[in-house]
Amino acid sequence: MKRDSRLSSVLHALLHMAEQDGPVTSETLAQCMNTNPVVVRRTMGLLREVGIVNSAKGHTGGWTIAADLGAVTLRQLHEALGEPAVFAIGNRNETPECLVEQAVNSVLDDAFAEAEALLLKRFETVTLADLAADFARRHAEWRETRTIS
Amino acid sequence: MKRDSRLSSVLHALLHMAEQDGPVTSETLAQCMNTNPVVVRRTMGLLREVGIVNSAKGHTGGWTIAADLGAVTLRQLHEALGEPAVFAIGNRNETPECLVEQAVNSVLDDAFAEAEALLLKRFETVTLADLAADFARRHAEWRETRTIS
DNA sequence: TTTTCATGTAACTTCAATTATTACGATTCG
DNA sequence: CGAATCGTAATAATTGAAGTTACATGAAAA
Repeated sequence: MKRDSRLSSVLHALLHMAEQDGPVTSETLAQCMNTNPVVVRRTMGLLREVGIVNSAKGHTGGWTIAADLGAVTLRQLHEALGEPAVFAIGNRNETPECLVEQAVNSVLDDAFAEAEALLLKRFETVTLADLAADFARRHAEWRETRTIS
Repeated sequence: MKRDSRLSSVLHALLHMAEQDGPVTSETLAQCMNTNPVVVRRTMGLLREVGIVNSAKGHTGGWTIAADLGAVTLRQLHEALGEPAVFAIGNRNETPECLVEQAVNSVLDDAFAEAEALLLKRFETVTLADLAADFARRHAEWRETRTIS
């Protein structure tokens, strides 16, 4: 199974946008993420639908952040992307007749639901502002290393 | 992404085997799981490597459980299957140069690691015996419903 | 107003991973 | 011996994300 990396992608894109004054084009974002402008538009379009970003056409067009960085959580982004399946492991048959399989599904579903709940709860506590701060810290550290050597 | 359903499969198979006296053939297990005997052999072979099941060739051959039901946890089965990736969501690039992406990966990795730890911990607490008991309860309930109606 | 740059989107292809299938060899019991 | 069964390699089908192509639409600049 190929893993869904859109959450990782949009976070990368949003933080780069946060560092820019004006709008950023799909082309620029695509280059910075080693991907394709159309993929960028498709994914960012989902964020636009919930008001996290804006897009403008034509000259001086591109993508801009439309919300407060501190108000956007990873959970919201996950939801904006359509709440894709979190797990790569699952039941063979979701609605089995077989009582044995029902028992198996029930136990596995419970365990997965619990883990997913924890993940989403964690996602709720992290905002874009937190990530931007984390990046700033890493950037400062990196500059220090450069100065020393 | 296609989800890995082998854990669900082997649990189904093991519980059916637990209900049988003699060995069960790959053909029988395959029918009961709507799959192919070769897939059964491939998957059950991984469990044999860690001593959870035995296999015998020739007439009267097939698969038997080699361990105490109460001593086999979901976690052991997960490990026997090679600890497949738990999540269908992941980072675009695991070892990025970009500091922005490093910050993003770090946060996501932490969240996923925490959720995976919870899942595996939960897997440790469930044994085949627990599942067999759960099935027995469902079976009794089902019989009761039949009697009433 | 015409040109150029950008998004919007449909349609299609590629890619990666699981699962299924085919084929044949090896072993064991009747 | 011969039928039943596992063992396994090689290959195909399937599935869903990601990438690509193509063209329409809209906005700013020249």
